[in-house]
Amino acid sequence: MLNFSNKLINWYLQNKRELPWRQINDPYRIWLSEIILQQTRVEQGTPYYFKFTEAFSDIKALADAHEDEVLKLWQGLGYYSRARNLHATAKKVAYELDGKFPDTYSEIKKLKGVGDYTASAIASICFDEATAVVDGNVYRVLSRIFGIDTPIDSTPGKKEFKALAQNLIDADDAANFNQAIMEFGATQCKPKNPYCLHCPFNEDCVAFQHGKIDKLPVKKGKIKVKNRFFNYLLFITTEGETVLNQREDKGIWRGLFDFPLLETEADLTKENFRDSVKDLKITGETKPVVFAELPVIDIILQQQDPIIHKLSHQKLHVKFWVIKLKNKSGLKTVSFDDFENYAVPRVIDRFMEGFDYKCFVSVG
DNA sequence: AATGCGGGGAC
DNA sequence: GTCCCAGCATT
Repeated sequence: MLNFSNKLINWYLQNKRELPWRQINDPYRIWLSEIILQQTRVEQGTPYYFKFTEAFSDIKALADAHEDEVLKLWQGLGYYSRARNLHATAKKVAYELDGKFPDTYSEIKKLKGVGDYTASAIASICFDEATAVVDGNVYRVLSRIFGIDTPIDSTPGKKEFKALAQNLIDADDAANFNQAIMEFGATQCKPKNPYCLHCPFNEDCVAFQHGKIDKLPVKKGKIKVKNRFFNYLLFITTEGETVLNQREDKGIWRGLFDFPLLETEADLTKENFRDSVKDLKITGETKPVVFAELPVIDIILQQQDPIIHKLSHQKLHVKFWVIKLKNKSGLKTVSFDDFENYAVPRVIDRFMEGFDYKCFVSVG
């Protein structure tokens, strides 16, 4: 197509949103914004960009933070390995690369948490290197305009779209081209109800001319969602303490804190709770403590129906069981007053917002 | 080549 | 309910 790049950049200059990371090319801030925006909408990520830039004014400040502090700031944004990789890369740049952010695509791509997309974005925006970005927006825009039905979640598809984007990019204005094609996909060539009638490319757009806008891009993979049943044990001691563990093993929420967890094959009822939980080991000061040996005063199920918490691949059925204890009896406890300092999954954070432990602390 | 990894918003 | 978001790492 004649002048694809010119038309696209022209559209961008007239229609772009003003975003906090536009009009700057500080690699620290561009990198930070790109990590935050991986699989994340601008509206969702923007508050986190402000939180991080206010907490850490440069990459050394981020490097010097504790990982738990980084995770706490990241709380609620999801895909928490991004936060751990962000911190690891900050330390790498600050202390192994002498504080100098890598300035070429190939060097940037070696950083933890940085793949083809992010390396291309930073290299073009910060260092004018003409490497084309390919994100979800680019797949959609190019598949529609050029009528490409190669599945975007296949190896041939990834290669084909990357090559096409690289062929189209304006080498003299790579930063604007890359941001333009993404902005165009985000606000004009949207997944649903794109603005085709006043699109600058509608005369050339293969998908529009053939009525196939809703057929492109093509994706072959279908995700199947697994149901899981979580029973959180919300211990409450007479001293106003509870038990909180940091999740370390593989799986969701690595690095975050949560309550002792009894996972079951199906929804757990009050009648079956005691028997199911009796052998569960709870983190102790020195060694794990078996639930059956705890001085339980009372068990209160907070709500009859489980809270439904949806992840991309999992549907969690979450119940919170409040368990009053006469004393801490060897358990590794933390004070409820310190709870806000721990990074916890969204479902726990949301539950605790409407929960007052003081209502359950025994008096007298 | 497949799979796992969060959470939220649009429809 | 479904789909997708300025993707990446691991197997």
